[in-house]
Parts: sequence; structure tokens; C-alpha cells
Amino acid sequence: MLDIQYIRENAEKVAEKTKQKGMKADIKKLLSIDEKRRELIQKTEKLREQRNQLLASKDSSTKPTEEFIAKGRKIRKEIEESESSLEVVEKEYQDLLGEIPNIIPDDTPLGGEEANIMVKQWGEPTNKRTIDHLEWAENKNLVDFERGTKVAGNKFYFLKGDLVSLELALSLYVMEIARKKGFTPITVPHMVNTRTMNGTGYLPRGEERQVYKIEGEDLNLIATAEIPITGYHSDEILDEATLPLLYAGISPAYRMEAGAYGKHSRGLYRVHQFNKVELYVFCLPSQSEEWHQKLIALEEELCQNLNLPYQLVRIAAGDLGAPAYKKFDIEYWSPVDQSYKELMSCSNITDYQARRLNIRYRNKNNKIEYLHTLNGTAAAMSRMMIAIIENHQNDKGELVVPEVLLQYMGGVQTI
RNA sequence: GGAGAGGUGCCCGAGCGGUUGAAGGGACUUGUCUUGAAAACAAGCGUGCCAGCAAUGGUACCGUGGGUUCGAAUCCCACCCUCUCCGCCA
Repeated sequence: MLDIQYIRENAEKVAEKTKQKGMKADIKKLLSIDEKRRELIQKTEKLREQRNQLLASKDSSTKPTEEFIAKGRKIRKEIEESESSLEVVEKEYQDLLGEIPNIIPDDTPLGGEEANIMVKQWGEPTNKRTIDHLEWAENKNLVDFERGTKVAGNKFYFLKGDLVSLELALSLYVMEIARKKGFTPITVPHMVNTRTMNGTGYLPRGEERQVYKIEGEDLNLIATAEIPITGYHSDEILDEATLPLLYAGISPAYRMEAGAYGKHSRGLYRVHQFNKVELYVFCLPSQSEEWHQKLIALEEELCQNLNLPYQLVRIAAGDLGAPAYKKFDIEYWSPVDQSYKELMSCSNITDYQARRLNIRYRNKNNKIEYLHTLNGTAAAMSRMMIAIIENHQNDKGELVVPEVLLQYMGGVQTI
């Protein structure tokens, strides 16, 4: 959510940025509703003032006169009418305001996915083709999609044997690194209510639905730990001295991925459920850019320590989600596809989610302001394992466990 | 899931139809005192929205949403949550 004041004063800019994101939002309509809303607020409050004055004019120890009651009734009726028109306008106002995406900085590359800009590359992308992760894992009986389908449905899977150990090792390793950097490890509810889901910019309803909903309950399966972590501090006023707050959340991620079949979806690349460690930052607005850089540096460090060739990509306007102000992806080198593929992402959300979920802080001058939030992938296990399987095969087609993970592998060195 | 108790400001806690944005205490801020601190004393101390350059004014908020009433923190209904006990259970 954007500040309405900001939209009023920068209507054209907001409209332009929205368009650049490839999204639709009727700023003109919003502003006219906004005006209507304010008129109605004033009207309603004037009437309430009248009522309050009437009540204050009366001595409480005496019984009200007929005339007094009649007057009160009349005002009440007027208030009720005014309030009900306001309610309608208010709803429309909230809906329209909620649809406006976050703005983006002027240096954002324009265009869709094809306009993303490669910022840097690291490592040696090998052109020696290795065995595709799905083939590799199925041959070794380490993944079972067929039975996943039988039990749950298409794009569900069982992971088995040493691949489970590898995933656990990855989780432990990544959590350990994050902890050393000052992030508080946190586990989260895997379901959240609709308010929390909406507040983070995910839509439990409608055509763009991307998350699973529990039937008959106000509960939705999380698509990332980012969602419950954002809600963790909702409606709170934090002390400036406690910022930044850093969390490393570990949870499964459930995604509908409707209509995503076909394109880049082989094997574990795009599935309905995977485990993930997410980095999350609540910080001062003045520090969010700096924290964005730090998060990216941490993600790079993880890739480097796992010896995965990667490139860092600045995401173009049309490829950004509504909440994002600025976003980078890290793409690992896929020897199988001979191309870079998405592995991690890292976004500065500025105050967009903070406004929606009412997360503020009190600054040194005792003023209350919205804070900024950022999130970044530490490790999305399924994709991370693809990257490792593809990049660390020896001549015998065995997976050589990255050195940093060995301490968590219980003696297993190759798979 | 069943029975009972309860949800009031940063915290504790009073109020149970009008004079209550809400007593009292604690915490916090500022000042006096003190070499400094503590103590004591004095003052201040919620959030949102609307109008205004501002000072300020208005309005709303006592778990949430409805209702009754001239008037609701106070009465009624529904829901949510917390606590205690019972049941079930990793």
C-alpha cells in the first residue's frame, strides 16, 4: 500500500510506475473516490459533533425531555445515513488503494523479463554437460514423483535416502551462516489468515491466486516464510533502538503454480512444495538500500561457498511483483541447459508491506513512522539441490558433496 | 471438543448507561533538589482519521463485528482470543 498523501501529490509518477510494472490501477478513480470519501468524513463528523454537543448541553441528573429525545433521534438518523454512504465509499477506496503497486526507482530497467540486466557473474560456467537432476536422482532412487502424484497429485514428490541428508545438511549449513551474521533463526506457522496473506501482497482469492486455501477456515498455506515473518510484527510500534530486526525463517513453501507447466518445470525445478530458508529484515527506511546490498552479498557468499557458478541479475520493471521496489535474482549456471536459471531472489519492499500490516517504529524524536522490510532467499532446497547435482558430478556420475556441507552429512562424501 | 473465568492505554488495574480518552499505581520524558546517582517533589506522557502553513480544532477507538438507546467501555447477540479444569493427542 502506498501513502494516499503521496499518491495525491505524485499522481502522474505513480501512474507511470504502475504502467512500467505492467499493472493496471485507476489512479484517477482513486483520487476522485478519495475526495468523495473526505467529503463524507467531514459531513459525518460534523453530524457527530452536533450530537455530542447536544448531549453535552444536558444535565445528566435530569431525565431527557421529549424534545431532547426527538432532536437526538433526528441527528442519529442523519448520522446513520451519512455513515452508510461513507462505508460504501470507504470500501471502494480501500480496494482501489490496495491495488496500487509499490513504486520503483528511476534506474529500474524497463520492459519485461527480457529487460533484466546482468550485473555480475561468478565462477566458471562449464560447457561439459552433466546428467539432468531428475534422471540422476530417479536412477539412484532418490526422488519419486510417480508416487508423489499417486499420493497428492502432479508435481508432488518424495525425496529419499542421501538426498534427504543433503537437504538437511543444506538447511543446517545455511541457518548456521545466517545465525553467524546476526539473523535470529525462526520457525513459523505454515498457515496464515487472509489478512496476513493479503498484507504481504499474496492473493488468496481471485484469478491470480497463487496460494492454497484451507477449506472452511480462514487459513492459507504459506508460499514462503516471508509471509508469517512479515505478520510477526504487524500492528506493532517498535523502538528504533531495536532495529534492524533480522530473521532467518525456515519453512516449507506451498505454491499452486497454476498454468506454469511446461516452461522450466522439469523435475524439482517447479513443484508445489519445497523447503526453504528465508532471510528477512525489518529496518529504518534510511537503511533499506544498505541492507539490500548486504542480503545480496550474503546470498552470493552462500553460492560461492557451495561453489555454484552464478550471475546476479537486476529485475526489470515488468518482471516485478506489486510489493517490490527493487529486486535482484541470483541465477545458477545449469550445465544441463547451458544457461543460467533462477535460484534465489532478494527484494527491497520499502514500506509497502509495513503499511498494509501496520508495522511502525518510534524514532528518536518520538515520531512514529512505517519501517522498511526486505526479504531474500537463503536457500530454496529443491532448486539448490538441482544446482548442486548439476554442478558437482564427477566422471562416474556421482555427486561430490560440497565441502562446507560435509560436517552435516554423517560421513557421506559422494552420492 | 466440553465446562468455568476473563479480554480496558507501554505494563498492572479501576470503572459496569451520561460529567470517561478513560481513576489510581508502575514505567518513561522533562524540571527542582544532589558532586553524581537514588529518593522526594512538580509537570508531561496513546493511536488513527479529517480540516489547517501552523498553533490548534473536530472525530473515532476500552478483543472484533452487529444491535438496543437521545446517549454505550458499561446493556443484548454473534464471533475471536487468553487462562483454569476435563477429554483427545505427537
